[in-house]
Amino acid sequence: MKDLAATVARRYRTTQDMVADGLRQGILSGAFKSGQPLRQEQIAEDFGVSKSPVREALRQLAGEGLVTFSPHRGAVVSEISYEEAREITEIRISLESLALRLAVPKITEEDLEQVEEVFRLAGSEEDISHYANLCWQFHEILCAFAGRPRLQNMIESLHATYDLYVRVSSREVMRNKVRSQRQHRDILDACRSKDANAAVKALEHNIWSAFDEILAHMERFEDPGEDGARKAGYK
Amino acid sequence: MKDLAATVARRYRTTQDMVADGLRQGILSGAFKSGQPLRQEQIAEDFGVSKSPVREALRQLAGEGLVTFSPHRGAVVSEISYEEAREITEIRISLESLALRLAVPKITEEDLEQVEEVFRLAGSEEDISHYANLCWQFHEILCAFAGRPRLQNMIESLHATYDLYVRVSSREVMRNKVRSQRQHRDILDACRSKDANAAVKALEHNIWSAFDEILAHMERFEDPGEDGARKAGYK
DNA sequence: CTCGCATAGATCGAATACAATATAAGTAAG
DNA sequence: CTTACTTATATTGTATTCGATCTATGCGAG
Repeated sequence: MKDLAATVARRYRTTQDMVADGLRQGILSGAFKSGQPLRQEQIAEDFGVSKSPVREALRQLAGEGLVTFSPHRGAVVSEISYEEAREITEIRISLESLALRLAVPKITEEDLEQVEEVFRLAGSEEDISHYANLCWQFHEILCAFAGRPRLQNMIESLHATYDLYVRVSSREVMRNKVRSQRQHRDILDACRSKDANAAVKALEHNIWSAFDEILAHMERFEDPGEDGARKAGYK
Repeated sequence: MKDLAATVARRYRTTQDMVADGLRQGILSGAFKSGQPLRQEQIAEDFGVSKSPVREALRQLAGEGLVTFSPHRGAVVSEISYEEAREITEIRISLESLALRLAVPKITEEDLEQVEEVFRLAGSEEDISHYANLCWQFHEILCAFAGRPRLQNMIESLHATYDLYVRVSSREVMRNKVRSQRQHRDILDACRSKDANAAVKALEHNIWSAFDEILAHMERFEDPGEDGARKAGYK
């Protein structure tokens, strides 16, 4: 009996890591909605642990930008406004461009084949969330070839925060699948011909397109120019 | 009597914020050296608090990259290897360039005057750490004009981590003060003439120079090519 | 003499208990 | 009827206690 509990615990080196991973998954999967308060006691009970590791897990997620702390009011799933989504897009482009520039000279044909495989899988994937995952893997793998762990972390962290939005516009993602795939094709081709400038240009196009899709989705529900800005923004 | 204690506490909204700020200052000022273990109980005693807020403060600093956690081994002040310093430099350039590009079109003459003031102060500053501070303020203020809070945070966080290194090479910083100031002059001039490309180019030069100074300092103590890499790097 | 193992001390991590703060409901005055 | 204040409750934040893991010292076998 105790062994079973120990086994589950053993899969993570500490309890807080387990809780952090669980919460991260919950947030990114949409089980917790944006702006939703995360009650420490409730979470502790759900995971069958005490509040201490929960609090520290939340702190960790706060560092990743997924949740936001307010003194004596606890943590809520981060909400991002239009301005923040744009800002994250700008930063992502900047960092992924850097990664791609560093990666292109190093990249080998085997490396590219690995990305091509993901590209092919994405091409024949019809499920929305699976496709989004493969899209992200495409970027992730490419960035990894840069061999810059800290940069990689930052990009992944930004992507995770960004995903809080992407999820709501998954329909748009599928609608624009053809365009998205063509852009990825452009990136791959540029990488293969070792043309870093072209690759970065294609990447910028790709990421901005994704943002435009989200924007289109948002505008369907609220006008960012008017009270939507107040609504989408916080404070 | 109780009011006094309350007043001290009141300056911070929560205890962990106070501890986090205190530790951050301690780390950046060099009171805690790189690689030094941060004993929770000792810190708690020093601050006159319990371990709980200390642990959460450390978690927060971990999110900022200033300390590193290892399961059941606690937190140590982050060490950065040559590779990481270079990586941070690359990322800083990328992000500060983005900020500068966004700032240039918005920047007003009054804004520039504000930076000029810092520039002048730096010119007549002889104290090493004060000069380093003013240098950083120069960059910080310029980036702020971009009006991108998240970007600003990331840049500040990177700078803080970077400072763990810059400190050791402050002599080099002073030695190259003339060059540094000239580069800052270039940046300012480019901003004034609204030439974003030139400003970014000057900025890149400036940040890479700073890295070269550190590199020169490091090479005086260890050869990064040989066992120094093993020594400086980890894992 | 070296290597491996066992045991003890120190330190971290988690659970529990307690105090401080914010939110909301309810009441009384204007 | 509205508004301001009081009070009750829920929730966070901090302290304390307990248990688990790591590190170092010492002992014995090879």
